Amino acid sequence: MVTVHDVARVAGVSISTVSRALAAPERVAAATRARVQAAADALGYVPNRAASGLRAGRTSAVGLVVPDLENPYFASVTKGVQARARAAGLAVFVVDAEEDPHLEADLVASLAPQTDGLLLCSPRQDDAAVRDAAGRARVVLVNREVAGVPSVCTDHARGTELAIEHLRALGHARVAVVGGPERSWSQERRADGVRRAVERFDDLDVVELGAYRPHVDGGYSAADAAVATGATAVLAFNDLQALGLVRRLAGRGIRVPDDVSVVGCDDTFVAGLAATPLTTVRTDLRGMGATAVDLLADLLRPGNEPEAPRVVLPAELVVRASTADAPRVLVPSPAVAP
Amino acid sequence: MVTVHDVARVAGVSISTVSRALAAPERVAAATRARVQAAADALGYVPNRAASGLRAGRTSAVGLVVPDLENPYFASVTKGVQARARAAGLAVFVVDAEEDPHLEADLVASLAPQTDGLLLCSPRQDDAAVRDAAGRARVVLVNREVAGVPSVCTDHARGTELAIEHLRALGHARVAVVGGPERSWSQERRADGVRRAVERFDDLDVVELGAYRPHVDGGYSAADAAVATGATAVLAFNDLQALGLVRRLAGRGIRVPDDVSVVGCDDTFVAGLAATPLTTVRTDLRGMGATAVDLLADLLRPGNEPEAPRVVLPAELVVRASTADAPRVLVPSPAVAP
DNA sequence: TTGTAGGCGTTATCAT
DNA sequence: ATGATAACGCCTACAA
Repeated sequence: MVTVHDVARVAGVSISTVSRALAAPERVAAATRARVQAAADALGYVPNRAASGLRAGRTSAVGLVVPDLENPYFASVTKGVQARARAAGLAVFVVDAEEDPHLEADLVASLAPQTDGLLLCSPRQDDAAVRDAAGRARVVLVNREVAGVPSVCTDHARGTELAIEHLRALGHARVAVVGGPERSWSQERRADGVRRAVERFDDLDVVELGAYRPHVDGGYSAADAAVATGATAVLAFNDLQALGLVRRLAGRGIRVPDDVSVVGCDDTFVAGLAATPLTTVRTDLRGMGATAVDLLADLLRPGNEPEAPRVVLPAELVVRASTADAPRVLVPSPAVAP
Repeated sequence: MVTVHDVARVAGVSISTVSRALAAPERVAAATRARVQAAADALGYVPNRAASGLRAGRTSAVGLVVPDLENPYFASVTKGVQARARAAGLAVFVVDAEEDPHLEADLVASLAPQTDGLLLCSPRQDDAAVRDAAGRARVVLVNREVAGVPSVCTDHARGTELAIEHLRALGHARVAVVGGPERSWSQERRADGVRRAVERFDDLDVVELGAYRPHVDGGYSAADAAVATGATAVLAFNDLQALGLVRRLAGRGIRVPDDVSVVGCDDTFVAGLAATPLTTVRTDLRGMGATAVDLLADLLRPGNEPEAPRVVLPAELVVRASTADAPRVLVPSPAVAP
């Protein structure tokens, strides 16, 4: 390993000059600076981050905690975080909490001391756990809000409203809304959106269905309940759920969008993947990750301790093939097998 | 920040005793150990990794470089890496190289000095670049082989053979194989598999199609060429490509699997997502990531410098709805519009 | 069994 | 403008 000492020896200066020449070039004579630079290049000197971090009391690393890396939602957020962090000179420790709040708490505790700050995607964790995390490290929440903790999230209420508005415009008179995990933050924001839509449109019937897993299987399970409500359109909790819905419907011979329209949420890459691309509520997920890094970087700037900012990113509707005009006749419930 | 000094003061011992009590409990009197432990717990002491790393000359962190985190293939590998690394006490820096070999080289160079080793998913990088990386750090390759560098990969040739065997068993007489990126390692292994299958089955016609992007759009673009060959079955480079194929075929009114069978590759979670779940060649992607960590951890164990091991994981076929008996009649090429 | 002391590589302070 | 030195927190010979 090449150290400042090696560079100093080759350049014929002291280690302090080397350090300065590299960190604050203007405080060193041009000729000296050039010699140091040359020596450093020749030797392939790279500062040891552990050492400078030890000295400076920071690590230049941040931690990102997500519930599931295989969920395309978090994959995109991670991608955004990663790109912006690189630009900001921060390394990113990524950990997958396996959708387990306990594991997540452990990870936060072990990650906190070895990073300058944490980015948390914690849809299920309760407020107390999040506050505890915020007490251990600088924390920025992603798609979650807790009083006093900086956060970036999507305007889910508005997104939900947009989706319902869209379905109403297509002539749907009854819309089923499939719920996500009960205690999840975005589930509650979505409920706000439903409430607002219900208040605005008295010609529209919105039926909320109980909690289903925010994965393909959840949608698969919710499909029958959705159809049984007599709704001609279904709003899923996310894109994966929407795909599960479509699949179960197809299995029952119910066509999307001819018989039933389906709307997803998040516009993850899977929305455009299926044979019938999903109409969905879009959020800039990479942008969300990038913004979270910006917030954290601000917090880390020495002397900065601003009031916990809350950024709310807009939601917009992306119309694709999975929604169409409401059918003239309701889908008949298939006869119960004898 | 709580340091050994704080713990030592509270426990009424010296810092070396604290260090020992925590690292080598058996070398400290039981009573002393208990007092130290109590003090450490009370204060919430956590060793500073920068400091111990500096001292020990290692970081206890590894780097994982992937071309695209949003690609479900790498998402799964990352998940596997992450879980096993946690178990091994290693933190993981994850970086996304955005499918750019130059960026990837930069990332490797900047990651190498701040980690104990690197896990590289570099399908496109040429051998020289990989060897250069291996010169800068301990490296384990994932799904790639380069002489002298430890690696974990899938038996693509066998997987390809299995897929073709399956299609032949269904009565398909002509199979189109869609190529992935030309210079990719797995593309060449797959070509080996095709060669072997061709040798084995003289009643089978295998048509290889040129390079297409290993994404949905690549499959979408390859579909027409595949149909034009008169093949009744298509083997895609990966699951995403297979989904793109299905979608374009559906757009042309060609049904999967009734008219054309489609086989994916990798069994990423998207394979089970579509309305017509994909028959695909399965590899344990998380296991691959986990194995890569094991290999790297072995390499890191002091004194160990084994001959670069190469682990080849088996490929197996998962049959789902996207493959069926060959149709009696070939799909007629739709008449060219006047 | 326990304590003392030195050094890992860097940077900041203080002299020169 | 440059150099000597101390200190960040930890670990470990070595001494007691």
